Order: sequence, then C-alpha cells, then structure tokens
Amino acid sequence: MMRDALLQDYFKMGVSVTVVLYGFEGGKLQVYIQKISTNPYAGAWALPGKLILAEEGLIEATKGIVKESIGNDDIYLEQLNAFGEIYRHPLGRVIDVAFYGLLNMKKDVVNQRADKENTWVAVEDIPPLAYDHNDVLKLALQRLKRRLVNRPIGFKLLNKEFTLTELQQLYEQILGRELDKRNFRKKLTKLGILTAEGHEDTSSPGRKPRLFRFNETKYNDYMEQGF
Amino acid sequence: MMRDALLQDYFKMGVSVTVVLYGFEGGKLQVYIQKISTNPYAGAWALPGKLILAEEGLIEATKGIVKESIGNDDIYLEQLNAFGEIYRHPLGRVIDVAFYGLLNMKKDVVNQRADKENTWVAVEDIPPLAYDHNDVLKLALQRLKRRLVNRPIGFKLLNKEFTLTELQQLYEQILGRELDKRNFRKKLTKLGILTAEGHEDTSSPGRKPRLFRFNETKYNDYMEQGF
DNA sequence: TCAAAAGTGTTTCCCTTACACCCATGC
DNA sequence: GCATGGGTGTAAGGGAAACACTTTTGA
Repeated sequence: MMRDALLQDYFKMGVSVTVVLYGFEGGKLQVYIQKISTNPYAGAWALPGKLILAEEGLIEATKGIVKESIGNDDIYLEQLNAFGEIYRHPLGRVIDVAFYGLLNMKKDVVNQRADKENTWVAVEDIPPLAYDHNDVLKLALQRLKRRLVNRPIGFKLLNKEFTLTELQQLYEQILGRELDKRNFRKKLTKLGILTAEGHEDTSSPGRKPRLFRFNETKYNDYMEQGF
Repeated sequence: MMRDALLQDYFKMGVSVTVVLYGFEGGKLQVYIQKISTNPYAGAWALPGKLILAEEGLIEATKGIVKESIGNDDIYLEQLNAFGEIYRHPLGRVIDVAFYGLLNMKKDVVNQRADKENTWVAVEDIPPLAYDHNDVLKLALQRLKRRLVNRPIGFKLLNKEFTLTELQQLYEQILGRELDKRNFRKKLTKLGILTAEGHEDTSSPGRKPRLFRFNETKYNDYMEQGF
C-alpha cells in the first residue's frame, strides 16, 4: 500500500552518468574501461561514470569523467539513453544517463588516468562488466553502427590526417563486414568531404598512401539536411 | 568552493518522466497537452508528466501517465532522451526523461482524463509550453520523422483498418512534404506488410477505397534486420 | 453526366554492387 | 625483381522519382 507521497519524497533519487569512450587503434575499435575501487563491485571492470550532485549538469558531469579518464574533455559526445532499472545502489535508487564519445587515441588522450587501474580494450575482448554496463555497451555499439552509416562520424576516431585504407578499416571493423575498396573510395569522393593533404611518410613497404583531411565545412552543409 | 560530498548528498535529485502522446485526426498530427494546476507554471500548458518515486520504474511511471491521460496504457512507447537542464523546481534539481507514444485517437483513447483541463492540439498549433517542453516536442518530432522513414511505424496512429490515402496523408503531414501516390503504393506493396480487408463503406462521393490492415508478422520479420 | 476520390505502369536516373589489374616504393 | 600495400574504371542491377489517365461511385 503506497502512502501519499510528500513532495520531498520525490527528491531522494541518485542520478549517475556513464560514458562509453570509443577509440581506434591497431585496426580495432577500443573502449575505455576501469576497475571499480569501491563496493559494491569493487575489483570489477566497468565503464567510467559517477553519481552526480544536484548542482552538476549531465554534460558537465560527463565531461568531468572524460577529463579524469583521458586528461581532456574536448571530444565528440552524444547522449545514448537513460537507464532506469539499474543495479540497486546501497543508498537507493539510481537513474543512469549514458553517453558515448568518440576520440582519437593519439591526439585526444593527453593524460590517461593514473590513480585507478584502467585500460583500452578491443570491443570483441570486453570482459563482463559491473552493473548493466554490458547492456549499455551493446546499445552504444548499435548506435555507433547506425550513426556511422548515416553520418560520416568515423573521422572523429582517426588522426586529423588519415589514409583511405585506415578509414575503410575503421568502417569494416565497426560494421563487422568487409567493404569494397573501390566503391568505398568512390562514395567518399562523391560526398566531397575529404581534402587531400600530400602523402604519408611511412617507412613501410609499398606505395605511400595519400593523406586526407576531413572537411568540416562540407560536413556541416550535409548535416543541415541529412545525408 | 565545493565541499567533499557525502554519499547521501547524491540522493537528493528528483526524476521526472514526460510523455509526448501523438495522435492523428482530421488529417493532422496531434499532441496531447494539459494545463498545469500547481505552481510554478500553474495555468500553463504542458506535456503530461510527473516526478517519480524511488520505487517507480521509468516505463511504469510513463505508462501511469498515459493511463491517466487516455484511460489505457497499451500503446507504443519509446524513450526519447534525458533532459538535465530542466526548470528549477522549488525543491531541487530534476532530471527529466522524455518518452513519446503513438496511439490511435479512436481506438486507444478509452477515457480521456476529466479532472484536468487537457486537449489534443495539431502540432502546428502547439502553444508555448511550460518548462522546456517545446524543446522536448521539437526533438520528439525530429525523432518521429526519422522513425517514420526507417520503420513503418505510422500504422500505430491509424485505425486497425485504413485506406492507403489515409496512410499517405499521415506520412505527408508528418514529413511535411508531398509524396507521389503511385510510388507510395508501390513501395508499400513491395514491402508486403499490408493485407487487404475489403472495402470501406463510406457514403462520400467517389470510388470506395480498399481497406488494409497492418501485417504484424511481416513487420517483425523486417524489424529483425532493419528496413 | 458530372464531380470526387481511388486506383494503376512505365521510363529515367542514379546509386549500389560486383569485379581485376596496374602503380609506387622499400628491401 | 619481388613483395607489399595503394590506387583506379566499368558494367549490370535495383530502388527512387517523375509522370497522366481510367475506374468507381454518389448525387
């Protein structure tokens, strides 16, 4: 039997934010996870996140987490979803708002967190995570795939200058299927959101690939009306 | 200067849910709004919603609101987004989780709320709303448009049996542009998610239209792998 | 027989897909 | 000169878009 609630009874919830940080390295999509140091779940791997205070904004708190994790909060972030049926926190009910972020592991990770055990893991090697974080991640991956085909968002995971092969590998890894090299390149050149920037100076065998840069202006034009 | 927070300081937030209820009538997309009876914003129009208690689930609370509004909670609901920078509630910070629902105004509205002033308004006539509800609605409309082209979700706004003209008008209204009749029908018949069900018994001039019914089975097949 | 709405096919174009060989470079 | 990876064009098929007339019915 539920008694009549007083207004103040409504202000007893916890709100947390959780972040799926995506990176790309070694030809694999990577996610940042860290070990939880407090109970419950002490010792378990989890996505970074925290409970927020009443005076913290959702995005601000999320950026705070990102900054703690990689020493920098200037990355692409998007809200994923709110999760209401979260784990039981010892102190009460928690609503979790999940975000995901895309970053370049060389450029954007300026100072990876040192005070807590943490690592980047290829998505295919993600261990069981605390809370409902495996579900969050699953949704985040779905979302990333959808975004990737609808908007050329993948650039945000690469260096400022990248080769088309790198970009294609990124797409193949995330989408989980092979793409035709010629068709892939044709599509990109038709979109016209890439500008050539000379050649890469590799010391590896084979022809030196051209470097491209993502053209923000064209990209924004497309964003106005969808792709 | 922020003092060190105690754990209990984190459990002082309010969480609310808000619902954008979509209907379709008179050839127009309609949204359910109601007048707020309590301060702040007493007398202003707003989307239905409420603060939830620690023991309420997000979906359950949302269904409660839907039931209060239309006397029935068996409708299509989907989460829209969490909004963190909501109005200042006198008692503290509130995080709002918005949902949207699609319903048929004849079949699903079994008992429209009587204890509170409320109405269905065509989206183009929506008045200024309390809180940030105009923003919520704007996002909900974007989302509806996107869903409409990616999934044949529009059926949920119509009667069980409907004519193709009705369906086309619905699409045109929501997408805000005209569609070619022949191409529209061709696409639908190719999808094969409609089954014919005889003819409508109108008493209006003109040829009697065929009635169609939405084929759940085929629809679910498609949902498995996207459209 | 007229007004009103329903219904129906074909062509064009473009995007997508499938597919195989030559080019530059380091060793 | 050979191994390695980079780069390129064309043909066929399928979905999207443009486009106009006939059919049914009530008044």
